[in-house]
Amino acid sequence: MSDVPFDDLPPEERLFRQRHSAAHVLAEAVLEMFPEAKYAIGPPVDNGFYYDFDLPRPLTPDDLGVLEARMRQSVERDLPITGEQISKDRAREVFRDQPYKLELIDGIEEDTVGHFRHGEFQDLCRGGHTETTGQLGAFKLDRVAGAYWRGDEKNPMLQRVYGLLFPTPEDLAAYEHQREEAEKRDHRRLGRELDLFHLDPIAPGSPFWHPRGTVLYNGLVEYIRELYEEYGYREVITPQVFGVDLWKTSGHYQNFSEDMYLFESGEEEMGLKPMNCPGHCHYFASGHHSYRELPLRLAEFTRLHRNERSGVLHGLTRVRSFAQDDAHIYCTPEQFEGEVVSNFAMLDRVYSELALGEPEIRLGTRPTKFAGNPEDWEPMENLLGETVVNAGKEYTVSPGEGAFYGPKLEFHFKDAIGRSWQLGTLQIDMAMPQSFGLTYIGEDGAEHRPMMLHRAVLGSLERFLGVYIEHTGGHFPLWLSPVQAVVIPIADRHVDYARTVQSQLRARGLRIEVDDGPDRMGAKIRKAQLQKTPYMLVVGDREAEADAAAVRDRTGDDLGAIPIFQIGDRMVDERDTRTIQVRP
RNA sequence: GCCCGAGUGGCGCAAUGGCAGCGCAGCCGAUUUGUAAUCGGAAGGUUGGUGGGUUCGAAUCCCCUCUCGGGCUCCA
Repeated sequence: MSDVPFDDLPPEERLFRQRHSAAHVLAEAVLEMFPEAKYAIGPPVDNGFYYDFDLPRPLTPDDLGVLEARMRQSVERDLPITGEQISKDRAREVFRDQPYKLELIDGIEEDTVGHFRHGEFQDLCRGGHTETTGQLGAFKLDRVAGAYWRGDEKNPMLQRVYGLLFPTPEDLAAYEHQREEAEKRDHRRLGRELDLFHLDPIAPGSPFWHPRGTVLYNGLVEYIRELYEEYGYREVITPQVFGVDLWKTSGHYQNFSEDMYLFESGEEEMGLKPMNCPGHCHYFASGHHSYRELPLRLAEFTRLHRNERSGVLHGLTRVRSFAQDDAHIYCTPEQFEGEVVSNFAMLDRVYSELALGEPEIRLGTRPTKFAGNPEDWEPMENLLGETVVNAGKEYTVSPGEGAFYGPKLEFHFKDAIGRSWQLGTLQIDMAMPQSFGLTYIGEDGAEHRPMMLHRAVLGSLERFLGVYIEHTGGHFPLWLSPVQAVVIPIADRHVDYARTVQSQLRARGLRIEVDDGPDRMGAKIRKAQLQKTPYMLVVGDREAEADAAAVRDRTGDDLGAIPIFQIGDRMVDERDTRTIQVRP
């Protein structure tokens, strides 16, 4: 369709077209295999393409091989791909046996629709294709999954066939290799290998944090606590179990009771708290507040429980039992914008200090079901957007994705295999101050309604650690490393000295272990390497003589023999400057 | 919750209707070692379920159920 020859197009455009055309060729193969198949939509994606089908039976891995072979035949024939605009009536005739296509045609505003074909195959399509089926590049059918028609769970579930497609076989192989490497950083795998946590069918979605993982967990909490000191937050602990009236007041009961752990206690309906905001609002409402106390920044790390639907659970990144670095800010209208800006800066700072890279920032706007007055939402949405832009960052708008009580910013980061997870969030509350009847006494002696912000920096500690473990590949910065150094005695006669080294360094507040097992030194080094321990302190006769240790770091560098007090100095310095993590 | 797939010692795997096996880890013993795996030995599972069925016989086939994996949907 384009006047520019395919080979002269920019590479991204070529790849986009190859992926799009491959989806057509896949649909062609599926229709050959199942003449009664109904086909839905088939767009290009990041690593290839997919196509959704309604088929008489589930596809098997063997089917994928057969389909792929048929696709290659179509490539071999090098058929021209042609397209034209046709009338909707004509399209309805062409696709008379294809209910999904007919539904798509009904949804198109224009008078005509795109119609593309190659060989016997035809599709409803707005275009963007290679010139022929011979130009597809290197592809491979990847997997089959379920997907609802039009992404709505009330609709039938279709079978989605995913394919990988890259310009050359080398690019495809490189992608597959990179994906295998990424799987080695999967937090579920590293959680086991590094003895950080495990998940058990006895408590689905509720991690058991092992001693080493708990060091990581607590390390992050302490880090955030230090920031709270600096930013003027006050930490509180509120109940785990509340009467449901609390959530009826906040509106959560009406919106989320399906996903709450609720139970009868005597005559009363009670529940495990799924979030902290209602508790904080209740606390605020329980006393009188002067404008002099504001902004009041309430923080809480206690445990939350949400009965997430079984199919959504995923390692640490989607759990039922978790804690957040959660906080709510109550302030005067005059203070409000300053609080938004300051919190945005705090989030930005933490991500930078943890070397997480730039998040994808999304602005969630007013949803279909919402609290408050519609006209109040827009200025608040604008405030959030301006805050991002003024900080020199970018955001995308997610229409209707705000919380029911207000618009929000979401900070998304990718895991090892490229799935995106929301960590931090900054939310404006248009509802709870009113629903809880919150007031403070202003300078004028009259009662006023405070404004309210919700925010979490790491988000859920569990999810954060899931993403962070993958981001670091388990090579944690020294300040978070569960074991900061392991002392390796060369022979049994050096164990006593190794313990001396351990206690000297422990006295500096460092986490030090001694490997006094029966292994040879080489095996102990290997073990420590596999555990990604930052430092290995080898001690033998020479070191014992010199009050020193031979230092090896986890990159394998031999730093030579260093006096113990110097090792302590260096490690304490590295810990306290929170040096950025070592790359895997 | 929905679709597809998978569950075998702590971990990674084998056994495809006919005696549940291997490697690593762990344990015991020997070895005392200079920067990524010392040698030997013994032990460990009624195969997710004190589920149901088919069969002379089930890890293997069927049903139920639970959990996990890949997606979809949802996410205060």
